[in-house]
Amino acid sequence: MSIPDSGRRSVAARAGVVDVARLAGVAPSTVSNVFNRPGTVSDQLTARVLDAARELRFTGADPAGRSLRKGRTNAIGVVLRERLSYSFDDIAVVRLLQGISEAADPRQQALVIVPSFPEAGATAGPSIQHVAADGIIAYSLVGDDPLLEVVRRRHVPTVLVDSPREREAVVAGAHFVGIDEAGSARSAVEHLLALGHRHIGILSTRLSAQAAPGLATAAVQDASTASTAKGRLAGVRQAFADAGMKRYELPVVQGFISNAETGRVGTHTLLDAAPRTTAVFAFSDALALGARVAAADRGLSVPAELSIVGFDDSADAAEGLTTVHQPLREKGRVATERLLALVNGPETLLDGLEPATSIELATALVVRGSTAPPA
Amino acid sequence: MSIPDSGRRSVAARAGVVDVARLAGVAPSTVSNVFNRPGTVSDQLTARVLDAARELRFTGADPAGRSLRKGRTNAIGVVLRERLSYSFDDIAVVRLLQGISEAADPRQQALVIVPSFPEAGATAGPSIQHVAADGIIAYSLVGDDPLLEVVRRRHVPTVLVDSPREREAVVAGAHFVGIDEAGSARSAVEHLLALGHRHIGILSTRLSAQAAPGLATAAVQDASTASTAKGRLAGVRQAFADAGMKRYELPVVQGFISNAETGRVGTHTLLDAAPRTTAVFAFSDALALGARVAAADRGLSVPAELSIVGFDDSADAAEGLTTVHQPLREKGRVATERLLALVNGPETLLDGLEPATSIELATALVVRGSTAPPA
DNA sequence: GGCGGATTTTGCAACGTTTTTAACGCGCGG
DNA sequence: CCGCGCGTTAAAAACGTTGCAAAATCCGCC
Repeated sequence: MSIPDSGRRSVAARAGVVDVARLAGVAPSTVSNVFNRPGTVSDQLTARVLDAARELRFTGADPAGRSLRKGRTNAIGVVLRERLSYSFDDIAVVRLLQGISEAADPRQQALVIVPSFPEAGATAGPSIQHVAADGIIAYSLVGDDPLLEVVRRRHVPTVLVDSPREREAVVAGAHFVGIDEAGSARSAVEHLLALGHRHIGILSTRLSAQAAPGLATAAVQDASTASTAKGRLAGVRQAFADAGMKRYELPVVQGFISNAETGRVGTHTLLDAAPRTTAVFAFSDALALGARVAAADRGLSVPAELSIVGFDDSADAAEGLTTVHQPLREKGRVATERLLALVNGPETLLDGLEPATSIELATALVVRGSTAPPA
Repeated sequence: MSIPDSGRRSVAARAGVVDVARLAGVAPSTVSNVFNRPGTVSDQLTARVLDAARELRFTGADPAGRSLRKGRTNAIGVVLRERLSYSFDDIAVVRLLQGISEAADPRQQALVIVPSFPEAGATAGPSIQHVAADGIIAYSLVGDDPLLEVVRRRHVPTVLVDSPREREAVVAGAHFVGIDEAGSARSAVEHLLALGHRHIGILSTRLSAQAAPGLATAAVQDASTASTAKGRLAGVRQAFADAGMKRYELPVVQGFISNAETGRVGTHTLLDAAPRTTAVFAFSDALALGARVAAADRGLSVPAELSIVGFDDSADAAEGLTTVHQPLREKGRVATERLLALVNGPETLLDGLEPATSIELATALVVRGSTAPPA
């Protein structure tokens, strides 16, 4: 004769279907029907239920109970690599989110953006594991990112964007959306080589989960686990190789946050380390913008004394910038559509037997005013 | 003797605590303890449970069941006024989100961004009502926005950002974070008046939920329900009144999406309607940027022939722009902190008895190069 | 008046978890 | 030798909802 449970918020407990049902003198399932299947319940009873609901200030089923019962959340999780406050600074991330919402909006799917702490490996897990979502879109997780393992563990339909394809198998049944990193980087470098540049520096994004920012030795470059940077570096080397410059030692600086400041600092590091550099290839427009600022710092005119190539073609940043256009927004849209198909489709197998699909979107080099033959 | 329920995903059902418990030969509660309260279970049993969990690929409690039981979601909902894909285009929204995540990240709170369709009133409800969140931050909802009513109905801790203070009472116990709209707008107009401008046009954001974009008659201006625009217009009129220009008929153009294109088009509308205009006061930097473009379209030099004042002081957009600085990021942070305090605090009363708090952040006019005395 | 069929309503069970309380085994002091 | 307390584990009771099948009701009609 005791009330066993009381560890929860007890003040003014919210009314539920059963409370409404009791007040209206009907069965709980009837209340449920009134709210979820208009038409199935007679008008008279509907009115009575609605009255009771109003009185108790009940306006719809509790999300927790509902999703427990239905096995559906109507939300898709988005996992980003850096902490959220940094991520929103990255125009590319914002464009992607825009694409994601373009597809999620009309289907009334909410977006759950999950915080992640690249620094605090172990702690990162919980939030992504406890978050309610029907599927997950993971953006640009490097191959050895512990987060990838956590995502994998959720055993939920997953689409990887800009992530290591080799590891697809690891994330059981995960699907992939991205671009031809190597190919697009190659075209950019070919452009620079064609102009006559022979000393090209790279302003890269993160190379691996544990790497430190700054100049990256050849060893670090080779150990790259970030498909984006890794693929692009491969493309760059390919271009050099094709041009007969097999043993060119590529100066690479990596920065973690894709913004102008990181690009500025990185460019200085780069130019200090490799003073003969005449062209910089940045792996994002934001970084390229920083390179422009660094050039100004040093009194170098662009493109006469320093050529700059960006990546992304993100509208506002890309003014006058030679860059590699990639469909960021579309990438988000496609990924989301794929994910929703996965979530809704009857063919959703959670045991990893489903063949992973891989979608590759087109890129294009856009030559504007920031590149010219070297002085 | 029948299996009544089978309407759910049945393929390869995921293992739960009970399955693990059965395999390990322990009680479900023990499994729960192993995962949630390290230390309470003996090492021997812990190992056995962990083995069983690994075998069944169980990696943690199902979020739905967990939040049903705990009454906690560890997610905070964010409701925006426009559809998501537009919202991400708005630098001010992104800044706000950045601030929100600054506060949410460290507490491992996920962000649930809820889609809303301003156009399709009724349809908007469901997603916000079904989304799992412990509290809600609503940004810049106009006073007559049906969404506000839906938010109210959730009976969940709520913080309103940049929303109609008069309606606070409506959202039971909702709290408020914003700026002194009237005061800051007044200071901007006083600046223009001091420079000698007498014909000032306004490039406003949305005035009410149903309003149509374009030139707003005095009646429409008066009927404004958007606290932001309404407050600022009041401030503008106040400035005119203080300058003894009591009966100045204010030309106002409203645009819904805060971006350069909207600003450009709006400025043309404004200048067509009021050709004597010598200064434009835009309610966002993005709009102001568009005004600049429009000026260029018409061959008007800024600031010599047209002065422009923006609002927000959003870094990249605001280069050389005279604008009203407001702490967007901090606004998000403060709102989130307030919300989390509300959610966690023991004083959380859901019946609206709690006194609503109202936090007002400081703004400042920043004079740069886009304003000058009229020609 | 009763009966088949169509329409409404209800009862039941289960979704997966966690918390509280009780039970159990065991060593130790009285 | 008994009882008490301590440290672990088990049992049971919710959390709030919805789908299904069965039951109840209604209707027209023979």
